[in-house]
Amino acid sequence: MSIVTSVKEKICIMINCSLEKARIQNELNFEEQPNYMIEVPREKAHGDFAVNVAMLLSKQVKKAPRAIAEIIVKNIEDHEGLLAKTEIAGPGFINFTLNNAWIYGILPQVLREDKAYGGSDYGKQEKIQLEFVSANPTGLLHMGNARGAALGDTLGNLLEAIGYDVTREFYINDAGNQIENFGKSLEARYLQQLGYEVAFPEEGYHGEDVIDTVKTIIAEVGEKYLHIDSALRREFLIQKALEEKITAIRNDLASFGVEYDVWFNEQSLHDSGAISKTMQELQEKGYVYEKEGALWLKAKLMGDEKDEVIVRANGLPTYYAADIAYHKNKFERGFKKVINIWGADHHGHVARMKGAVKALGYDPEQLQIIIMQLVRLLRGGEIVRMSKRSGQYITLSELIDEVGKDAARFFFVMRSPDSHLDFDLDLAKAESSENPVYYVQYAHARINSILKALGTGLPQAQEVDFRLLSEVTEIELIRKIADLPEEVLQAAINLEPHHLTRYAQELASQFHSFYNSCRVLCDDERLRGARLLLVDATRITLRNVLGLLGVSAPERM
RNA sequence: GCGCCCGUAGCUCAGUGGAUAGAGCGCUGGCCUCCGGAGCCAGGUGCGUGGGUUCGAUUCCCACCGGGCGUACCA
Repeated sequence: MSIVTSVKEKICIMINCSLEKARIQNELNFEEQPNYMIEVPREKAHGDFAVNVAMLLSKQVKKAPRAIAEIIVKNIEDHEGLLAKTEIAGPGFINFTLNNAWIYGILPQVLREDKAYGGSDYGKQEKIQLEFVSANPTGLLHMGNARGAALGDTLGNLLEAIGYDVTREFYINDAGNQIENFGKSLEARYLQQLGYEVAFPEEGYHGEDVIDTVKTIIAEVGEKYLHIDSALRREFLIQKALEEKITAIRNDLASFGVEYDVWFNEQSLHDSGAISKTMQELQEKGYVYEKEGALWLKAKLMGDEKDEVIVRANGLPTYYAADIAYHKNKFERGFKKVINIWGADHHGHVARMKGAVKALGYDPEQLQIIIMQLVRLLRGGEIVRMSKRSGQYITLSELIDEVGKDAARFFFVMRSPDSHLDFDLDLAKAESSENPVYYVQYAHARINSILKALGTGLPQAQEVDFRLLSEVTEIELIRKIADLPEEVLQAAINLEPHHLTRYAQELASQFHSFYNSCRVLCDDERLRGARLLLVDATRITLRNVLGLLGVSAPERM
């Protein structure tokens, strides 16, 4: 357990005891203890921890909050000598100021846990499946996919850090209408490249990359597929093109630091009969009816706005049907939690997916879907126009070439998924202080530089008197370091990785302040030892945060 | 029309049922004969509008205004 959490628990016990005592002595009359909060106040003047229990009791007890607070404070028994000061303030807060002693236990813990610092065993190795990106294999990865990749991978790191067994998964939509369409586009380009004038399909994939793909294929097989049945020709072209596209996607993601445990083919659900089996199950449960030649799922029963087609009049299952079978497959593999990250353009799919999960007999709460808003690219203050249909878009690999993996990942995670993301290419590229990722990395490089300048090794924690660290910037840096486990836990369970980038910036900032006000390599040997270990603990904390973000922690820049 | 997301400082965005709402960028002025100045310190009339719930609302609820995205036998 983190030290901050254990201190909060101690305060909680003291308050609970005090409340019980007051009740027995008939000083406070209440039926049930309110669900109060122990929080770290924004204002330093309000102490280390603040409690709002008196305000919450006011109604039950029929006393003014401040009067209640006084009774609680009077009855507090501080056996451990934890408290330096207790104050009643504002509308009825009880503010606790602690003796600094507890803070000094933090650094040895960080140094001891090292790479594990920040993590916990909250998840008890429960299996979580995390599906993200799952881009159509008919093109390259665009900015939306890139945001999903950074978010998903960071979230995976966070969940692993708090003790979950995470499976990262990419669902390849290698079946259905769009693949048909892809085939038509490939065929048209193939024939065009070989000198035939054929019309390009209206709804086809216009991107340059399709032409490149076809050129590669021609280089290999030439005109072999010119005089052949169109269906066979398309089948061949699709297979070759998918291989190439999927490899490209996989490589791009790898160079973005994202590795998957499972690449799951939609086609396999068709081939294995999983889709028809799932449709049959839904039918047997009475959730399916026929209308106008198609099969419909009674999604309205499950809370969706309207019913949905699962098998078309032409007999082919819809994407929705395949996705239902896929999710059934996920739960059958034993995942207790299933998380999907989708772009905002898929949000209409959320209710019906949850509905389908419910229809299959699973708890829809087990499926969590993160909807992320769209990305806008800015260059020179102007919006960069993109359109997938026309093939005019910036790909992930181009982005990595332009701004680098570190900046790209940091920027994508910096904003809440709910928020539209304006990605400023110029800022992400800037190798200067205005770029937040450099600011954080600089702190890490600076620390390594100090440790290198030292020449000798670091002292042992048990040889050092941490109480010598009494400057304001030292105490605040230690407090910030101490916050990591709670930050990681909250970011992970709330599925909000963006808290991590903020924390990284705050930690770096706190370090820089400390650095400017305290000389680490000072003449006083004992003080130097304590400061060196503070700096080393900062290094560990920074490195671990950057690691969770998938951003490198350079030793020099 | 209906549904989801968003509206907070000049800009990009955090945040919270509570005590004086924050960060980065930009702008202005200061700071090492010393461990990396890619740094530090200082400078702020801002929660879209109107109701409601509450001891207390920027936060929760309702209506409205503005922006984005959905609303296919596409995915």
